[in-house]
Amino acid sequence: MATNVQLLKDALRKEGLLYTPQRQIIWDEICKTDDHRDAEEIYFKIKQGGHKVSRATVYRTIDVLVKNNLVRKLELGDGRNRYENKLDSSHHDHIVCIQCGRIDEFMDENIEKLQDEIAKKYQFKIVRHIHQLFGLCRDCN
Amino acid sequence: MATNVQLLKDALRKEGLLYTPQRQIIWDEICKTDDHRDAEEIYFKIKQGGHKVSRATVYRTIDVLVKNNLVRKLELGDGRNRYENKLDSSHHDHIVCIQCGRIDEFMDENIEKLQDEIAKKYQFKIVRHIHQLFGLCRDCN
DNA sequence: TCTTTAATGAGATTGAGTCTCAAAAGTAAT
DNA sequence: ATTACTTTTGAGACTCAATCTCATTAAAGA
Repeated sequence: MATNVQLLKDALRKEGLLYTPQRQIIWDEICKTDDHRDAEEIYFKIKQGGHKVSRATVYRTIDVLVKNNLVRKLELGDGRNRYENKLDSSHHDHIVCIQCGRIDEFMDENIEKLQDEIAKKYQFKIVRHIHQLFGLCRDCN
Repeated sequence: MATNVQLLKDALRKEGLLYTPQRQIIWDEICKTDDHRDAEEIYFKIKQGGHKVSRATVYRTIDVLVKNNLVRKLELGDGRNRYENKLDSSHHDHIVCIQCGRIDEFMDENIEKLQDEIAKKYQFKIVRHIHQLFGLCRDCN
């Protein structure tokens, strides 16, 4: 947890923002699990934990964390963004069960390379990508 | 255009729905361009064209068209869904400029194959996927 | 034509996310 | 420490895409 404090402090300093209890509480909550939770879930978990942090602060802080690469925003196209901490997970994409909501992670070096080639071909400078497979997991199929 | 009428009629019959003037107007509007437009844009274009179709009907009809594979829903993660007709376009994914909003289409057979392999590895039965590259296009870079 | 069923439209509602602004907390200089 | 200044926070208003409701209208079948 000590490093979590430092990572947050560094990010905030880089942004010219202050280190505050609320921001630490939010970052801690996000680090607690490796789930893919939306902002409301994170907000309510913090509330449940007995802390008083406003919804606005949760959203604002998550934006800072995303911007500084501590958190990854997941857009599954269902109208709400989900977030995962990037503490010890390397780059990966997601494979989602449309039945039970289960989210697995995958990574394929070859696909990454092919993406780079496409970017070159279209003369785009890629800054991020979304790659999600939707279907039925083994249990639901 | 004659085939557009038939395609719609077939889809509606398959769903047990009635063929109505409003549904034809909406489908026609979507077929007019190869753009990636959101529901509001489509709704207003129809209004501009002098037709009276309600917003609710536009949304409802688009859902039917998507479900029946006449229209593809594009989720770019910016809070509104976009739609493109699938009349004469084969499968493709999208490469999006985060500066000017330009959307190009790409398709890579190898990536598709690798996706299938991932699905097999994770024992998922894939029904759809999202693959989007975001970055700066040549003009914006 | 009459009856029944489905579709439409206007506007209310939802829900995630953003914005506002007064109050609170932090920072720096004296 | 006190003051002066800046940033953050929180409560709730607001936005905007999308959905829902339900009375009215249109279509299909007998």
